[in-house]
Amino acid sequence: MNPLDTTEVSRLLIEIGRRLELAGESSFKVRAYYNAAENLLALTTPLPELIAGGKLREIPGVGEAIAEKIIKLHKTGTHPTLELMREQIPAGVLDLFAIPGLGPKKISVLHSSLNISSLEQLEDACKAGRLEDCKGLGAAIQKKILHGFDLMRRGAGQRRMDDASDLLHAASVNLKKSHPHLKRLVPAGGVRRGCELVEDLTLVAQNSGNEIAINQELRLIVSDEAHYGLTLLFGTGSAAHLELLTARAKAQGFELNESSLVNKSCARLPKGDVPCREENDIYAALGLSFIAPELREGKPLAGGLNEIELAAQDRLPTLVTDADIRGVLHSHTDFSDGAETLSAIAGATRARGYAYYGVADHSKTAAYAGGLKEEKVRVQHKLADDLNAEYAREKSPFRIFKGIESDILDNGALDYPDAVLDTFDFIVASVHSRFTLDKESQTRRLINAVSHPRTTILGHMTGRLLLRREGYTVDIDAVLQACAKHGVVVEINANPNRLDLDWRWHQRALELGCMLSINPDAHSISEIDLTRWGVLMARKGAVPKERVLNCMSLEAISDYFAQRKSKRA
DNA sequence: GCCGTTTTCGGCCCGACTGTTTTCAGTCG
Repeated sequence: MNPLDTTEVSRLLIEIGRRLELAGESSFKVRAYYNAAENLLALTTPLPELIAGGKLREIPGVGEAIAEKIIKLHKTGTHPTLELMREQIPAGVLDLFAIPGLGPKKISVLHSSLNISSLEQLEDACKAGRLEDCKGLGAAIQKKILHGFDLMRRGAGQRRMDDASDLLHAASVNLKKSHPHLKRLVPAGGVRRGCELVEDLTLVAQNSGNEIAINQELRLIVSDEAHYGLTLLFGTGSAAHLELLTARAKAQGFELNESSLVNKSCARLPKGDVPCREENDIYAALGLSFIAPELREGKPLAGGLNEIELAAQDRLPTLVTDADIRGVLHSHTDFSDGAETLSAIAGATRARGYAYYGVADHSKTAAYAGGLKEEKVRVQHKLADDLNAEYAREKSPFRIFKGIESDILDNGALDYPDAVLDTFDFIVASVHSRFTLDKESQTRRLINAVSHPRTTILGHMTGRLLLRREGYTVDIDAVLQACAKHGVVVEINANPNRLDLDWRWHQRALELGCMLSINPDAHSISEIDLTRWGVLMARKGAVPKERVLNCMSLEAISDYFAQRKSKRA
């Protein structure tokens, strides 16, 4: 067998952790496995190299016992301890962790008392009311579990964009090997449109041929050279966009469908088949400027006009691109729950060509995430000053900004006294607790937070976790209005679990006058690159770079932070 | 199980919410 890579080993460490939990092991022991698994994922050196060099123990959280397990897991794909645990409890029991509200204790009860070993059996038991009389469970939990199944069903067939994108990428690599004659093989469908949740997995390629279904979910549409643009256009969608486009074609004297664009009566072009080698051939024939895939949703954008109407007037916004992003704001270090030192992650940010790194570790109330007490804030600031001095000596145009992700307390207050808040260059205010406040209280709380003269950015406004948790109930429009009024920047959290604020609200934010900031919320070096998902969202929301805070140059953003600070007084 | 030391054991993430409990346990962020 092939040796396992870090991701696979990490997954097995998590399985061991889960099984230890079910066995009632100490939570500290369990967490040791989860910690090690997470730190393994953050590695940049390949596992075989670390093992060969005897460097496993240098990974934080990896001691003697876990190092031994990593080696065996890597080499053999399993471990005697794991195999022993697998004999005790069937794999289906682990699936129960996916239901919100179910943890190790309740799952143990479900397994031992009700003999439940799979999601299917759990649902049957709930429907039959068998949890009601079970000690430690009850009718309310039974209802909650059924609601959990409901949530899972609603998300069924949907994937987060990063997963869908990875899948298509992997499929492309395989296809290129098995079908070397395929040309111009690209992702289409929801992935190309930058949808935060993707239902269709579609690839488009050029060759003589037709649609190939790779498996039940994955579709490859193959086109000849003359129709590639058309195939890509229809493979990308959305249905609403194509409908509008077809209607426009008809109105202009064309007939448009997925196999041809025919000029029936338009005087601008020769009659008959219109060549469609590129997507733009179709847009151009219909008198439209090119419409970026992210905008193809057939919904009103700026000024109530949809993308087709805007394209017809050549008024499509210029969308922000990855290259426009000049720096990283909102990222964590090992001062709180990040994996890297400030020096390492700032260095990695600099190496990627960015001009600044805004550190924003958790504030003191977020104890579970190692939030910074005042003393640690001072230590971090000294370190940032020293690093900045170093950059200056190297004549490097790179700078660390001193920020904090301040918890928004119950009443909307920030998490430090003003004197401490004043020592930061910028402040990201975020909610991490009390998700279940009623709409009015939650809205008031957020408005209070953005009314604070020291708040710079409002972090992940709704707290949603895609496919896992709805955002909390809050009057988004009212909060955006408050952000506009107080000059608070609205975060587009780029973590693919969040992508919060949702792109459907971006136009409203722009209309009210808000700036947006595309923030990776990185907890490790590799997570700096999550930024691209946020860029994709901003593009989908038709946000231009002029309205993105971290598209500002180092000089401009330094001035911006300084000005915000001076206005407080 | 890891870590750090004031080194070989004791601490490690704490507080709120929910439901089941009748004074607290499990789950979550």
